Amino acid sequence: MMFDKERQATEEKIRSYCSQNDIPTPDEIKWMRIPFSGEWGISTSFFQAAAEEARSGKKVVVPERAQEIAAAIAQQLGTPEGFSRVEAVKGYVNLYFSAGDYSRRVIDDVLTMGADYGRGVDKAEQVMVEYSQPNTHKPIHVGHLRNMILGAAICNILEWAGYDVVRANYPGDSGLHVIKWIWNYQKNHAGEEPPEDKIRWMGDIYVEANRLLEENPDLEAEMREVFAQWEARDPDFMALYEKTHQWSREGFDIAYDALDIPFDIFYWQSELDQTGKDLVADLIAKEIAIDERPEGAVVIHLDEILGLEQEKYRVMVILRSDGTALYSTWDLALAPRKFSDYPDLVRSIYIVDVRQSLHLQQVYKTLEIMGYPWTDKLLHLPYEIVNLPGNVTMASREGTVVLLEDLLREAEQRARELVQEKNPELTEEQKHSVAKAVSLGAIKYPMLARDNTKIATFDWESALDFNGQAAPYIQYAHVRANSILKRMEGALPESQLPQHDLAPSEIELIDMISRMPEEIQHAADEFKTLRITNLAYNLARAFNDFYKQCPVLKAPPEVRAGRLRLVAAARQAIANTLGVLGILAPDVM
RNA sequence: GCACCCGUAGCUCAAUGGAUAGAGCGACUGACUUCGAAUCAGUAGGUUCCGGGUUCAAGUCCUGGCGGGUGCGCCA
Repeated sequence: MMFDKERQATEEKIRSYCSQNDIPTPDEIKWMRIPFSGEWGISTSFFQAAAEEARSGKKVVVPERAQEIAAAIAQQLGTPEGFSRVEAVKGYVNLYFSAGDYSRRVIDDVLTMGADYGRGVDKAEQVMVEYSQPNTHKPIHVGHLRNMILGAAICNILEWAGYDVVRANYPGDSGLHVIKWIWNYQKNHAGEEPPEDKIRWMGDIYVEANRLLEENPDLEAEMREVFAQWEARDPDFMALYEKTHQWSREGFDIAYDALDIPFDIFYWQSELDQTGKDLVADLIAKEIAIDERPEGAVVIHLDEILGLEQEKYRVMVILRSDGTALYSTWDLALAPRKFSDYPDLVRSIYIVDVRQSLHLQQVYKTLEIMGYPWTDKLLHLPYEIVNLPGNVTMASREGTVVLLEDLLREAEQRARELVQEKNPELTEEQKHSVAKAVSLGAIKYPMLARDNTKIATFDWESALDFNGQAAPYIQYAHVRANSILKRMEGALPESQLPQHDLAPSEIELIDMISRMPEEIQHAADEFKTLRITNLAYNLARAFNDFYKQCPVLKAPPEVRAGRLRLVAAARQAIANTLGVLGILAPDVM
């Protein structure tokens, strides 16, 4: 936070006044921003001190006493260096920054740091974030969007906050869904090559496989036999597996490329098959797991091992009765792998659907029982699912999905029509890139602008609605700021103290700009993208208000210079904030 | 049965335990010879699901209900 020095000096004065006057002082003086003012500053309250006095037997009415203390302290503080005035209101002491100094400091800071404004100091700590666990042989659909977009944004936030971030992908390229797909392909589509619309075609084969199995349960045994081909690494099977695997990877690339989602490392589930089985053998040897084969599976009775009376972790199956691996086998193997690849991780974050909470708790607990030293660094960051209207869950098995490419195409087309309508004189090239930036932003923003614990509903109407609290609104503010700077003749004026009384809308805008660094840190601490989407929107709104209220280019020269710098700072802050969210800030639209 | 999540304006959602609970959408009324109207200003809309408790202070924490969702031995 800015004004650290001044704040600390003030804290010292408060402490010494309190101890001299026998007023209880808290361990930590809590500062907040002053609400409801056209000015800005910080405040702290004295309710705790007053309450403590009341508890110790003094006859005081807490709110009144708090105000009394606040008034005395305000009196004592006078007007400290860096502040314009001090007041005591309703138990709070409010310290108002001197507007000129403050605004100059904020604006200079932004313009000096440029594209790095908002970044925290290097924490020299490494964290891994695992996100986007796409399954091969299934289509990527809108239900997967939240995970990808959330994961990428969390990574950005952590990176901006000063962490060294490892972005990990964990694709599911083994398991029953793969077997089902290949079984159906061999049986009903042998030799077929994918058409142009590869993703949809692969999805259809998967849906068909599930339908056939449902219609005729006798086929189950036949399908399971394909599992044996996988277990035996049968050459013909493996060749087909490789080929179809490649088709899926091409689909992933298209999606990641379109959404601009980056990764540092891919942990393929199939590569964990053997280590997973070895680990299971080890668990059996250590008598943590019970081998109930061939009648049953290999299981761990977690509650029993932990001596819990009430059921909590329940029973985890770690190997099927036929000896094949399942998700818990691979997940158990993956966690140690991450720490052997990156021994310095201070945190290993899993961005995974809330419905897998129990499963992940079981995995973490099992690893803890095994005695790994890093299990306290494992963190499941759950998020709620994206449903279709009527609370219908998207399931690729049933084909109740909106394919990602359909959404991207529709959104871009709609954005394209809007650009054409709003700004027909742009070049084709520009229209194309604007439509892309706007449509992607419109898709990403709502995914990040709601709490992870809240279920999202996908419907076409709101997905294609670019009005209101949405990315295009923020992008438009950036365009307006850019437009002013484009018309500015000559270079940006030098830093100066404001030569005029700042208007309320200027103050509000500077305030919003100044919040970016602390919001990044908070967002990183809480893993909340919502903080950044709120900031981005509030920044844009403050800018739009300023834009309306305050002429820049036509303002008198001394005012104009300061406002031009403010516009430049606002443009930078908006662009950086959108950047953290993975949303582009176009210059025109 | 056990566990987790949600409940705030007509709808979708905000609000580090702090001062007056805020936005968007929808509805209604206004503003483009003015730096770009994908904008702005205004009006209407609230027992923060209900009951207890903790606290100087509760939408926020604890507890008991109610309503909705999810998970719970071989899908991932």
